[in-house]
Amino acid sequence: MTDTPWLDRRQMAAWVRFVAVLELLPGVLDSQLRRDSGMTHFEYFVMAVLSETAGGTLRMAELAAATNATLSRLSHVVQRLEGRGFVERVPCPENGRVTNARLTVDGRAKMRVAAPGHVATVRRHVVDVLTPEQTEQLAAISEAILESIEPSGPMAAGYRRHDGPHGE
Amino acid sequence: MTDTPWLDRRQMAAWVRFVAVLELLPGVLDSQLRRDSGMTHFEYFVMAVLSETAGGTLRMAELAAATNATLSRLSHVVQRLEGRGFVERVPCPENGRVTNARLTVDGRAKMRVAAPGHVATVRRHVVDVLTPEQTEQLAAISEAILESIEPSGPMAAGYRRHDGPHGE
DNA sequence: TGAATCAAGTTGTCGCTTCAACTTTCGCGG
DNA sequence: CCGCGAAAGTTGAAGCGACAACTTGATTCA
Repeated sequence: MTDTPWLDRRQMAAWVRFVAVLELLPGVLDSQLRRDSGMTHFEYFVMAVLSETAGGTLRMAELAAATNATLSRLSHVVQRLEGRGFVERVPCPENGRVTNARLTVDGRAKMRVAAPGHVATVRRHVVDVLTPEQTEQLAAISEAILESIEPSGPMAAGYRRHDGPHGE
Repeated sequence: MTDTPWLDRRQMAAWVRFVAVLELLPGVLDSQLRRDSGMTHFEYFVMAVLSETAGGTLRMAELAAATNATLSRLSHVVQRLEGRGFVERVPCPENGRVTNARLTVDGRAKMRVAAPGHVATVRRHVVDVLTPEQTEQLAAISEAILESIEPSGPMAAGYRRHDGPHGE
């Protein structure tokens, strides 16, 4: 740690290109969704996660873990989504300190309309420009990076290998 | 485009993991630099690009292209960096509408202090968790993604094949 | 030469994220 | 049971980036 070797030429080249992706890709996703559906990619992702759960409901903490967000960020976002009628917040009756976020009918409809354009964007800029092998490689690379991040990340792990603390 | 196929299971898995990286990694980079050096990753990157040019000087538009930023964003950032004494803005005498950004002595010193910790972070979370082959793969994947983005991106390409900074 | 056009930057505003502080609720040991 | 600490959320302030409007200087061309 006290003496970290510099990056060699190949490592540096890869890193610089990767940083460019980190910088540009989120903006591309946001632009498309904002333009076509009036929402950010993060908002879309939050609603997408909800839409895949039974009942379209998830506790805030679990939703935060699933979307890689802090509870604070999620709280603000859900507040905005609630204002637009796409999500509603329901205090859990059994446990006084948990809040359930639930996708509304309007929210589900919104997702049906927004999804095709978003998927097309993901295809155009990522999936379709990679070979099947590269897609596998990207998954493995992402996994390796996440493994080094998440234990100390904004959310302690424990979600990824979901043994289902919340029932299916 | 009117009928885009959904992502299959493997594509979806890869995308979800990659989105997590997109969401978490920038925060990790920012946190370390903010904590140890009081600057953001983007500020660091701007100064790093400057430090690698002869004279530590670059026109705003070129600096924007090299850092994948809009001119607007760069303008704000350089303004802040100037306020802290790390960069100075020098109007170009030959061309009245260009502004040159130059790294100051303080800025260079700042980079010398900040670099090791940043490199260590990049290693810990990216370079050192990948095999050499994966590093090459990441470079190729990034390149493919960028190629699909940059032509229509915030900055038209044309920088990457740099014929020399002050070429005209 | 002079109007139109484009390029290079800057600036102000707004929205989103972060950070820190705070509230409320649950669980646990004494 | 009582008190204390951790868990779950919420909130307000501050900072950064996106966007649009604007200024100013260079080009073009009729």
